[in-house]
Amino acid sequence: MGGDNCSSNADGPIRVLVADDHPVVRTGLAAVLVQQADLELVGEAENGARAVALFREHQPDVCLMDLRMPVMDGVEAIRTITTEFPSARILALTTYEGDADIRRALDAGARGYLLKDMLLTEVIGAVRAVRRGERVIPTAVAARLAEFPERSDLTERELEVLQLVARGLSNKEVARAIGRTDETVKIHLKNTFAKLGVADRTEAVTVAITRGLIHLD
Amino acid sequence: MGGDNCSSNADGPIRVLVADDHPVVRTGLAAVLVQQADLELVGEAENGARAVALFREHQPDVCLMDLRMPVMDGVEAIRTITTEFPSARILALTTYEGDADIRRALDAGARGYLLKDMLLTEVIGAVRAVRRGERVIPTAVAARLAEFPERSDLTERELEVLQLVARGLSNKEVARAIGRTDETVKIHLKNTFAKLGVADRTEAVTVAITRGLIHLD
DNA sequence: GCCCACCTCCCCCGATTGGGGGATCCAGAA
DNA sequence: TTCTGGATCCCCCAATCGGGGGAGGTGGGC
Repeated sequence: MGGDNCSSNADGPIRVLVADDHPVVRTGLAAVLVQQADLELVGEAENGARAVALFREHQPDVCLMDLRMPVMDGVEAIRTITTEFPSARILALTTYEGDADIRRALDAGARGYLLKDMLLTEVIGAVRAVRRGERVIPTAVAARLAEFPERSDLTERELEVLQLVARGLSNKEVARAIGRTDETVKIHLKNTFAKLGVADRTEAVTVAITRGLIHLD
Repeated sequence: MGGDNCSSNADGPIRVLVADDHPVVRTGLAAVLVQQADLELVGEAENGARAVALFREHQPDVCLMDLRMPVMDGVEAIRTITTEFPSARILALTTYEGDADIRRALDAGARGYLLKDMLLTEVIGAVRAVRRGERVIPTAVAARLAEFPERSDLTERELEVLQLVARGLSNKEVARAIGRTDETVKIHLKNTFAKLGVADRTEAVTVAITRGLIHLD
């Protein structure tokens, strides 16, 4: 168990791990963090799998984690780390994603959700805050969450269908792709439209993209 | 260390202006640039309008410009600067956008197009290269351009129609929005489908998004 | 046990979409 | 000048889409 090494009292530097696939962001962030007297950079990860490995190796006090990464998704990395180290303090740091990403990150065990358009002083303040055991949800993010209080969850099937629709498949093609009748596909889409509050498949796709429910490759 | 290869006529440090709306990226990038002996940071801009103002004020040797920015678009800022200072050396530095963004940035006068998943050494090397008057197009970007050799340009009307379709409007609603017949809208969409190589409106929207032809608000 | 959410399939039906033809107008290029 | 591309409108028509109804089956929660 690696959770007991995190004390609420700061008797040493805050050991930080940064995970982001963009070198510009990752190295730039690292360069800023090391300028802080009370912060110590223990590693940089360029994907989720490497983030997990480095977390196991160094067990940092705080981990800054981007969500969109190759090899292993940021959310998946958060889940893996928090199940292994329940007291891990992870901050999701990403550009503006949909509310679905925010929820998934927090559900996976993230202690906070930061946006890249925040001031660096705020980011550093958030690192110190989570080290103290606090949760960090900026008002902008909280507002985004409050915008859709009821999670308009799409079921796995509905997401699968919508993802295929986004690729331009017709109902019949989707039915063939998932091995079901096109009548079934129509029902899934109908329920999806109702949940998202849209009238047609095209708007359903764009709304799902902006809310982070699906992603374009 | 070696400062001999950084410039053919090095009579001083390379004065750099950074424009990016994300403080994490902008400040982080600045923190890395100032560590280079031959680089000098003369300003940071958080939007396109401020980038133009700071360029007028300092007339830097090189400007790193993000494309997606509030107040004034990065492409618009590039166009403004290069018309006023034809010898301005501007590098577009952005995350992966579509080929349309690359073309628009280069057409607007950018001397290069960098991606945020490039190594920082490559970014810094690109700064020194454009200072020498070279053009910088990474192979990844060049490949992206070569992928669509024929500019599948959509006309203004076609883009306008597609943008409205992305919002979920039907042909009839689009027709009312632009004050035309729905038959005309159908023709525009038909031509759009042919240019993008898609079969339906939904795929047209997603392809246009990934290629940077339209953006979701 | 019951209820409810989810997935599945079927019917019907009107509205919309996508694609074919042809036509006019206009501005700019050859 | 002709010619081409863009925008506009019209007709027709098959296929698809979106929404309504009903009807099972499963699994989990109370």
